[in-house]
Amino acid sequence: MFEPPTLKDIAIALGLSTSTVSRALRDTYEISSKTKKRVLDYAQSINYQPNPNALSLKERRSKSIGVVVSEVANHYFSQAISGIESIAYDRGYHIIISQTHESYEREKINVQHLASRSVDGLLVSLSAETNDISHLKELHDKGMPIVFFDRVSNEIETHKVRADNFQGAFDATEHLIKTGYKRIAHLTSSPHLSISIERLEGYMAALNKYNIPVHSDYIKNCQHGGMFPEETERAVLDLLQLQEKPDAIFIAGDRLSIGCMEILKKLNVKVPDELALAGFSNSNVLDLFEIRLSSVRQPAFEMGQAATEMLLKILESKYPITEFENRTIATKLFIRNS
Amino acid sequence: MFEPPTLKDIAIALGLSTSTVSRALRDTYEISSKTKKRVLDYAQSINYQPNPNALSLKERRSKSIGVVVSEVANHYFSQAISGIESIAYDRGYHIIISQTHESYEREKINVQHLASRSVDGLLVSLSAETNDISHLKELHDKGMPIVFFDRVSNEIETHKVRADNFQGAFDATEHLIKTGYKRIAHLTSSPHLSISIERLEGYMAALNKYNIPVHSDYIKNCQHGGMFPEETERAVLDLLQLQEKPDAIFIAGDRLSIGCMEILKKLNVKVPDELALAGFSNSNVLDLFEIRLSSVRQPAFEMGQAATEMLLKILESKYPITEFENRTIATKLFIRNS
DNA sequence: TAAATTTACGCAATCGTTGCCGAAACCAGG
DNA sequence: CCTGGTTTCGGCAACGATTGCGTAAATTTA
Repeated sequence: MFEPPTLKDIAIALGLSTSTVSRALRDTYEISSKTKKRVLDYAQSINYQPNPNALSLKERRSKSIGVVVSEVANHYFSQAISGIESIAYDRGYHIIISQTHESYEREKINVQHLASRSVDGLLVSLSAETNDISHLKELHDKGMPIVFFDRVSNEIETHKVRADNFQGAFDATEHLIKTGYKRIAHLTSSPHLSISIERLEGYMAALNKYNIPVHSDYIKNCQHGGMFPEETERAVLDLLQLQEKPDAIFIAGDRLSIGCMEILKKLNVKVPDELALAGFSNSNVLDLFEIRLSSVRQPAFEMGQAATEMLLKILESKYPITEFENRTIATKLFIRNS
Repeated sequence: MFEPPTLKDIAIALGLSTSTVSRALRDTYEISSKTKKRVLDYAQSINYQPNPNALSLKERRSKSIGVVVSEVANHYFSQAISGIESIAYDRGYHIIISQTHESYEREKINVQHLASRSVDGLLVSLSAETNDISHLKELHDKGMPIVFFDRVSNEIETHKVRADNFQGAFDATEHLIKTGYKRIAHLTSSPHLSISIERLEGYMAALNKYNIPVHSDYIKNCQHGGMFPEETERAVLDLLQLQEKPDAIFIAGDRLSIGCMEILKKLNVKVPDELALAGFSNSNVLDLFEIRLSSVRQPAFEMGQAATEMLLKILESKYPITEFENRTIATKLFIRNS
């Protein structure tokens, strides 16, 4: 088995006590420089690394943070995780990732699991199914630091990082309007998610600005955010079968955008002639697509970084935090209409 | 701060000793059923969870496994990680992910970091730059269990999981030949990677079968596996500027395939009329691409699962393993030529 | 040279858990 | 009532690292 060297090994080898070795390594003033050097040299030579479990036990913290996302294999989240990792790594933390697959039950279990793993804090983006966040509230009340990113909740007072969903949605919708479309539908995720609400507002604001009435039949929710293709298909078909068929769709999510394009391709619907599209997506291959999708891109990497910095600020603060930041990061519209 | 209940808390509350409580929870025979019930009920009521750090310290294992991949934001790896997670989670392990970004230095540092984090074992897919694996060998000799997946090394005797790269490459190349292409180039990653070697062999075997000579100018390596767009661009431009220009390229990697398509689009090269393509890719949106890429898809999820099962087999074996498995999983060719 | 002070290090407790040993408390048989 | 054997539980030590406290030895001071 793999048995890394311990303080005791060094102590025995050098004929010292573990306390002396510990203090030498931590550069305490009451150890002679000769002894320090001896210890340091030897520790280096055998590549001594303190046992993290022993440290965690003693310090009552694990130097690890739990990350809760819906799916790793999603462009937005894998980019956000990269951002999270970049900061965490530099600060000596490691991250434990768990996926909810948009399920409320999985989210509850994962959060519980992470807490029992004694992570020092959580970075959470809620699942599409999650409406009740008492599982998080309870943990937060017990003192577990939590920072929300992307899909946030207002029921817990803490740091939050979100994209400028309102503006992004507004920009995309306005772009469709300016290009000449009038009957603009909206395909979105679960209606209680913060991102859905904010994007819906942006969509409506754009319509209002140009005096286009909001048509409730034009707004389609997918409870699982497009996790299941049938869900998206149903919604798109519904839109296509409306009396007054929409001439464009603003899509509020990455998976939904992809799913929608797949269905339109299957149905052989001409984009943008029959139906124009604009949607949120963090895919980096949109330029290669046959269908030209104007996209709103979220600063995923930066959001991950920001959320991690905020969490570390809580974790390493000596006093309880009372002022919480609510950061909004700008999105960017990429126009790809042919 | 967040302070979960401990054995001592239960012991005090119930007027017992911590040892008794511990044994009651672990259902030892020498505790009376009355006491057991009392303890269990109380533990349940306060949602007692054993402290994982204390357990790790005692048991000398952390119930965590380290994963080394080049990039999370890569279809193949994010799918593989999903597979890894699905098994690890069920068996009570959590995973710590680190990215090499195809850098040898990063790989060394990350492996070191994971070892010092006292993971119980490692799942490794080598970086494109890695030629010397002494950092892994050293660790492995000290007793750290390692399982390779995807990009394996023969210098360490352990379990290995790989896709059937030879057959996949053969199939893709043969498909190009059968479609009528004769001057088939090969764009691949770093030449010392196992996947590059095996795919090159498959490519050459297909050419041989149809008596097409292997043209060394047609084989282009990208040392960083397409991490940098310029690298791929250089290679593709070189191919296009050959006297006897190839009429098709077999591409041995996901990022390379994407990168190649981006360049061809930029150069306005018509696919497949001017140049046909076939390549390895695990993207799930290839059907939406303008360029029809016949693709070899690797069973990423299954490979992640298999590798994790093998690692757990080592971790939970009571005796040292002497027989190692070398599993090869079939790839699948998706034909997309128009 | 004796006393005071500084230097340099060791002892032991701590974090939460479990293994091992010992010790009560109980019962049955003689 | 005594002996021997269970049953049931508590105490101690250990995992590896840190740290307050204590104390020899070395040094300085008077």
